[in-house]
Amino acid sequence: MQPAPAISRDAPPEAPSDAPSARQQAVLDAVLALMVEGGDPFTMDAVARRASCSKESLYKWFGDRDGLLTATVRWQASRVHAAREAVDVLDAATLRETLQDFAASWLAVVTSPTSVALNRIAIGHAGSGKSNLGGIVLANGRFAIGARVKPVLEAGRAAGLLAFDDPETAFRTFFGLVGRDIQIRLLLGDAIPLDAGAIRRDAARAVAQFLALYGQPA
Amino acid sequence: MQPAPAISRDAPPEAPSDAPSARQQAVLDAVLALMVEGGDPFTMDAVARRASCSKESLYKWFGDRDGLLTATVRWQASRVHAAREAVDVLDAATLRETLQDFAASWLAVVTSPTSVALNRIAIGHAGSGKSNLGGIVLANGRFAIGARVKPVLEAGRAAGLLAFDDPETAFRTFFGLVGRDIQIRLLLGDAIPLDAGAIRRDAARAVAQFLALYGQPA
DNA sequence: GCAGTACCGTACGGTACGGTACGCCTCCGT
DNA sequence: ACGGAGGCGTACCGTACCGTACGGTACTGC
Repeated sequence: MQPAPAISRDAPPEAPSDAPSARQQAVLDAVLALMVEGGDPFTMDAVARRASCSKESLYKWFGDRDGLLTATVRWQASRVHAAREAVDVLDAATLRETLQDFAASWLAVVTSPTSVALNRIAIGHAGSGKSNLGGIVLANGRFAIGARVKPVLEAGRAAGLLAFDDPETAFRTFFGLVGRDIQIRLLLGDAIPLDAGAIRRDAARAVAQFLALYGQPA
Repeated sequence: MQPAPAISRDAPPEAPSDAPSARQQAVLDAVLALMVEGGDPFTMDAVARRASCSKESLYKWFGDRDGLLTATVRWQASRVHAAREAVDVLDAATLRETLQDFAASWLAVVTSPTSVALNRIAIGHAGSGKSNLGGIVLANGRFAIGARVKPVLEAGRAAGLLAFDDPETAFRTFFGLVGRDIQIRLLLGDAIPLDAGAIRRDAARAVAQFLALYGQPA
């Protein structure tokens, strides 16, 4: 394993280049649909057929296969990013609720077939160097949610509701309590039944555990 | 995504068939070395060249490419499985130490280049059905460690040191506290510096947090 | 010595896939 | 009306790789 490039932390990359046109967005949606359906080795022919466009157009628009994959990852990321809500943590109930929202939405994303398929592709690519999809996925997934949660944690600390030294460390604990073994099991093909109710309960449990570890006794 | 097959829980598969001969073990070690070096798309030619054997022998011994991968996963698993130590949790210090050992060895395994490479291959395969490497990896990784830790947790509960309802749930929390975001970041190509000292500290922190959540006040 | 076996090295067939070229259609501006 | 641009469908090329076949070699039992 060659020394992997470090991932740009803290900074969600947010649309570094031109946004795709409507037609190209349709193509990218077709790519995502193909990925989710799985099974296929994800050939350019399949994309062209599915999107009803010619391969030549694919290569004109996205350069090559990696460009198409990169554009797809960015496209999916642009849709997942919710609006960055204002951080106004005043009391314990608001803090808990905010963290539960983050936990639940993160679980929903991570367990979605789209995320699983995309992460699988990115992980497969991470093995053989060239064009780090993995970096993009990390920046828009793990690090993006970290960048959004940490201000909340710091606001909670400022309000005397939480106690921790390093926001990063606190967030990583939060991340572990929320995700546990879910993502690796899904990536490896295990079928975990997880409906909206289970996600809500999991989020509540994770936040309760996190507050038990980092909460300040009023 | 087709309905993924459920993974056989609780039961570590432990050497379902004949053990490979010495020569075959050498081949499997060559496979692991190739995987760790990465970069290559992992061709059968490369394996034959690296192992100084003919492709014909590869096919005679392992059937096909998937058979070779499966044998490699099993081979690695057979080396990782430490002897199942006896469960004798009597006091809080022993419990803490035992859990820290599990956490540290798990972190060491998960962060090893071999594990990363193997998980990448298995995850890539999990996408396209056929021959679930993912199931084998899960059975020998996540579920094997779970099967080994849960008796410890139950012994701790029997000794009045821990309080929980479901051992599985408690273990999953433990798993999350130990692993956090490490595995997904490594799989996606992020370089996390993690030497033996950091692993020891991480293990101690995770166990301290776990005991804070599930420990009984003496 | 000699058949038999196991295996290495290599060459080969078949196929799948990335990437390119070309014909034709549709739409748009003038 | 008409020329051009953009784009779809398809045919095509080169290459990589899985799986097999074949020649050559070392070793074993008789």
